[in-house]
Amino acid sequence: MQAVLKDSGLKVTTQRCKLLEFLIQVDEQHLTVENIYQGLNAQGKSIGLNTVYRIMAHFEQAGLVVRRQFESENAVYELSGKPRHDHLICLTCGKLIEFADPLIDLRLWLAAERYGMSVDHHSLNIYGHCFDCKKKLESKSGR
Amino acid sequence: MQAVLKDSGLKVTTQRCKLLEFLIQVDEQHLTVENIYQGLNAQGKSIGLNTVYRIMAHFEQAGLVVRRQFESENAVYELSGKPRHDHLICLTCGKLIEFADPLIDLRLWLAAERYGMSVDHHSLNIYGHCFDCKKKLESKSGR
DNA sequence: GTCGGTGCAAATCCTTTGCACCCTC
DNA sequence: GAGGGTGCAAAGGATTTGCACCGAC
Repeated sequence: MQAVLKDSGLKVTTQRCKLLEFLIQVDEQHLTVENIYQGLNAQGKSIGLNTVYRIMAHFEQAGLVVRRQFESENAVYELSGKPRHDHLICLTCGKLIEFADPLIDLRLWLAAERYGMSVDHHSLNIYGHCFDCKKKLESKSGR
Repeated sequence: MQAVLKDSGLKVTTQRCKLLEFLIQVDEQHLTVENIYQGLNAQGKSIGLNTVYRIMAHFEQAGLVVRRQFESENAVYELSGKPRHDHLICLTCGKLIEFADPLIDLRLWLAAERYGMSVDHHSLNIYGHCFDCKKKLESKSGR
């Protein structure tokens, strides 16, 4: 744990260890700062909310986590190192599906190149309705 | 002007007319609420900031404008009706380029379909460095 | 011992809301 | 004249910052 932090060029502190441990332990995509804060405190690991904000900012800079922001929702973080992926989001129930399409990635590259741009990263989110919600919507309105 | 509002099912008021006129007049992509507020007041058209927020929310619901949110920046609006497009954003100078790639759109559709999802809309933003900024970066570090 | 990290509280920023008044239909 | 629209000021929520203290190196 400490080694990970050190290797990332981060100072080792109790809070950072706990936080990182927590991220690995819950291994969930898309945790909000509030989630992390609540989660840690629920486990009796007391930590300040602003500290979570600061640590996550550091972690992001160090490349340990990735920060995402969907439409007008709060920022979420996830451990980096998982393969790159994009998101499908259900507008009704909020379900979140991850997918990856190499062909899309390639086209992005080409599009950027066409305008003389290099690609650092991208964000691609598709909003729609999932199978279950579509069915529910239909049965409600379709009578 | 009034006709447009009426057709969109919106009540016609002086503020809404002025605001819509302004949007058409500056015809710029990606205006923040603050931009609009400042712009209108600079033209002597007094309007409340919260009114701009409320009107833009109505305009969005009515489909007159599209709301976008880039990374952790403030929300921006643009008149809808322009062809669908995605964005290339320079991380250095903030330059914004629009592009469209039908093949990408198609792949998005397919990806959604694979998971049983319908597509309502999507947001695709590519972050990188534009030609000019790349050159500047290289000349700075490359010595 | 120094310097960065942490906690608390207060501040900030964007956005929304409550309420009295005004205007459109 | 009724009901939604507007302005002001105040509330709200997420995130950041100031400052004194603490801990890591």
